[in-house]
Amino acid sequence: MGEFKLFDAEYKFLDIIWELEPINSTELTKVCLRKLGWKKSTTYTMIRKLSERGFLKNENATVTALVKREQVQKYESEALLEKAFDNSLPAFLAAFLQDNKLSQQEAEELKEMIEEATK
Amino acid sequence: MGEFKLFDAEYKFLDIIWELEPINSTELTKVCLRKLGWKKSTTYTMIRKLSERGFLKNENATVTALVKREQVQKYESEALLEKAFDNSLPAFLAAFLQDNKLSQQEAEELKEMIEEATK
DNA sequence: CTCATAGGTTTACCACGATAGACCAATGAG
DNA sequence: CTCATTGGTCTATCGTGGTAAACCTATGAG
Repeated sequence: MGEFKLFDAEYKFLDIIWELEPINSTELTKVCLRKLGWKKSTTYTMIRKLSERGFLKNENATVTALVKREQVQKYESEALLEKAFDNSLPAFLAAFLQDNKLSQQEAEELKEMIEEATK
Repeated sequence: MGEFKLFDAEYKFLDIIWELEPINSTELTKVCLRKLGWKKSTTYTMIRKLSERGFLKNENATVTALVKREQVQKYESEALLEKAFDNSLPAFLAAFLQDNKLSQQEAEELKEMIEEATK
């Protein structure tokens, strides 16, 4: 289940890739230098580590993600719910909605989604 | 804003305290040994570090939390939403609800909460 | 008295995530 | 040819979270 566990630096890095993929590796080192302040070798180290773990691939100097952003998002959501909310979505929402108000539009959107997810 | 940031071991520890507080410190070392496999000094190290950061206090060998579970839950929720969902609750829900079905009761509960949070 | 137990503090080790310097082969422009 | 650039690898440092051994004082039971 620790399938999609990402450390902070890895997540920021994948974030860039999801946005720009497919992206040339040299180009990627430049983006990471600008956005994250990383040296070239740091970027290549990240590429290698995430490749080994199956998160992306680097072929012919072209980097592509192998996992979708949505998969990781889902994993992170479930991980938090499990860790802090005893897997209860209502409990999560209760915590999040303290103070945080919703716009009419968001509310509609949310209710629609809930309706949809009810078997 | 990094106010309530907790590392994994710290979180598990606080979890125990939230459940049992107020708790005698020696008693706490025993619980931590049983539930987390920690030696006595590890528990006292945690007590000290979390005291320094204002998460709890240890007075007359009695340990008490100074932050509520709800505060930390709220922080963690917001942190995840910011990190992975561009602060969008609908985006979060969309990710979480892939595959995860809701019971009729949960759905009602959620819709109620959403209604409540709509100004 | 003595000794076990409560209630700690001080100091330190280790794994590992984060980051990068040094080095290298291939290649294409001038 | 030569030399800069691309596209990497290999190895190393460093901070720090996680964990604990060693040590210390106070105290109450026997």
